[in-house]
Amino acid sequence: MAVTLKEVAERAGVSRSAVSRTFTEGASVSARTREKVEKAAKALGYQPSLIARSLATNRTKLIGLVANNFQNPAFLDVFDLFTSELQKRGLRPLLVNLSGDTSPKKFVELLRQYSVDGVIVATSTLPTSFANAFQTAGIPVIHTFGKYQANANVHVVGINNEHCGSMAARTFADRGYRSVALLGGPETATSTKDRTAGFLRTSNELGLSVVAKVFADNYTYRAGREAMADLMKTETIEAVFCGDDLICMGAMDAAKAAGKSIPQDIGFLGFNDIAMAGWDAYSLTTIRQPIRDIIMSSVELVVGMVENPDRSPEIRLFPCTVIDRGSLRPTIGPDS
Amino acid sequence: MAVTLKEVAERAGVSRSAVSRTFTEGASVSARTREKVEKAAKALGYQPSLIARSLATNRTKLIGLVANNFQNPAFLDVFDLFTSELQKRGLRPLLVNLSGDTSPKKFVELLRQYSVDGVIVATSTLPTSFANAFQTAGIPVIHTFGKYQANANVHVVGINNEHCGSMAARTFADRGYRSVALLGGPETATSTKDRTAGFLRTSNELGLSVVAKVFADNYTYRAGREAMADLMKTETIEAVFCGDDLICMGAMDAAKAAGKSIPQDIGFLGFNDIAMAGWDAYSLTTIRQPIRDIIMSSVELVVGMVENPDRSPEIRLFPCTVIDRGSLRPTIGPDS
DNA sequence: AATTTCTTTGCAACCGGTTGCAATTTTTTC
DNA sequence: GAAAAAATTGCAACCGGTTGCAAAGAAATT
Repeated sequence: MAVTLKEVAERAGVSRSAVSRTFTEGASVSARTREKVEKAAKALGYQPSLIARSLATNRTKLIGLVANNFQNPAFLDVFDLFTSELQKRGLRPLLVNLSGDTSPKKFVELLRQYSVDGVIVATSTLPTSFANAFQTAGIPVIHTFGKYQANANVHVVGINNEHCGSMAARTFADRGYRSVALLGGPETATSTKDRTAGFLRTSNELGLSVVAKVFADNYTYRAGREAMADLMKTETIEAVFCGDDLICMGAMDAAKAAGKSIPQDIGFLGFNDIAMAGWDAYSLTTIRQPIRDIIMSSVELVVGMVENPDRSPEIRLFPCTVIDRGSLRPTIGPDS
Repeated sequence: MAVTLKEVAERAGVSRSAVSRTFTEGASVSARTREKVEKAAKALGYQPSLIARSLATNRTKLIGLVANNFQNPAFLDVFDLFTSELQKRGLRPLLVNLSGDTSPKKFVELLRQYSVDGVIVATSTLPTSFANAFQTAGIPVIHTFGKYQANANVHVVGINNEHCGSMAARTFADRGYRSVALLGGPETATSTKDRTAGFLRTSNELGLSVVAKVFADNYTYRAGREAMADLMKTETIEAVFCGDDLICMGAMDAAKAAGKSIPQDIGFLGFNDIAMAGWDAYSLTTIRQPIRDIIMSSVELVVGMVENPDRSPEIRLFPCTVIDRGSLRPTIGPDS
């Protein structure tokens, strides 16, 4: 069906090697030969088969992209950036949907079968051991949104969650909140644990009291709503730090439904800065995770890994920033 | 590096064919041989290379998934369903991000190089000719969310947009609206054109007057907001039919910002039924597109195409339904 | 013009599987 | 227990490229 090297070679009156070389970067071919080959290739509509090339070169230019959160709008950005960034470099993403699975075994096998050149594990809810399994299997891997660990043996690109939790507490303190609550994401997620730790530590340091602590069991509006219902049993909460914008919006709606106004009666601080956070209906003050930087850096790193697999593991953390909108009361000036 | 067939064969004391056959569905191997091979394979950690297999069988089990709308939450469902549905069948999605490009040439070449078994073009904004280009190149293709055409030569799975537009007009009429407006998606999209046609035709038939007609230039909240500002110059609008929920939410916020209340002062009817439509802040009455059915059917069809490429082009249209929430006033009873 | 050096070219082996075919082994039949 | 039928096995060619190597050709040097 498809046109092959051999046919092009015959038509151009050269050897198969010559054809191969005209299509390989930096190979040695004379201008005359190249011209003949290109003409023949064009005439025949020849496209080199990447499959065959992969077999010979042991490189597929396929990068696995494994994710387990296909319902959060934050992942729209992730997919968009990943695909276009890989595309720019002539690579292709092979999408893997974990959908609930937490054991890497099956997926390591799968990606090995496809001989992907590298894998990006984009999730904040899985332990480091997950990404590690790819490493062990000899597949270059980056754990994007992963946990920062001093003794890491896997590349990690993301943020310092502990620090972000701390930042949330400081933000509350700056605005004069004293009695605050935490509405975290799934409790087992490393990101949740770290943020919680940072939040509690700094709250303590700054004299805030964390009067309630609840965890949503997934990153959804509904989970946020339900968790907030729980939280409202505690009367004294002045502000809530949420583990995710989606959860936060659910929580805000629960508060509104209970007759509270935001930020007068209760303040909310989100996490991620998804597009909806900027919508009038929520106008959510939130901690922005620099997804673009994280993705670009991850892609760059995975490409680097493919070229030099023995590169020693790097941790790349990007700073988060508070995006001020309307769900928290304003900062207290120095003279008030 | 990786373990190969040959090594397994040697360890098991059989021929390479025998090993190959133990790993091929329905091939003829005795229980004794199979056992020996499996033991050797396990010991060595053997994984057959799909690349090599692809070269020999001319099947890659790769399905291209091309999309150009990575910012709409509706696509979260699309990606989720596509990936998990393919996964179930032992296939893999190769994601392609059109990001603005509208010429198929580059992408046909790309997907041919990867020898994908089939392609799903998931977009409502590109002409039929786009999907057609794959067909012409000999790649089985499904145009998901594509335009229904009587003389189609490409499989199409989606909805009847003309009919949906009509449904919108009928919905307005049922609730006693008389003076209505259209806030469409991108004007060049076939889906927009068809819905507009249906909406205008039925409005006319039912005696509604369409007092304004505007098109957002992309499927975003912002575009909806801006378009609504335009629309509000027309004083007499009682209800707006939007080409997309995201656009609709932007429009609703523009209306609210202008002091209108929904649905008392103005009604809104969305399209798609994304998750946010159900959120309290919007409580959007919208026309639901059965994305799950559409995706499942597309996958099933593309698999069918791979097995029998000469299958004649099918059109599969699924019905849309109005999801009643709070952005339109209630239906007028027969006796009021 | 002869020698040396640098490029270009084709040959042939290889990447890791599959598969038609003929030979061999096993099972069934009488 | 022999003949016929069915199942299993290995050989070898093939899928469509790449690449090390040696031979051939072109360019540079003396």
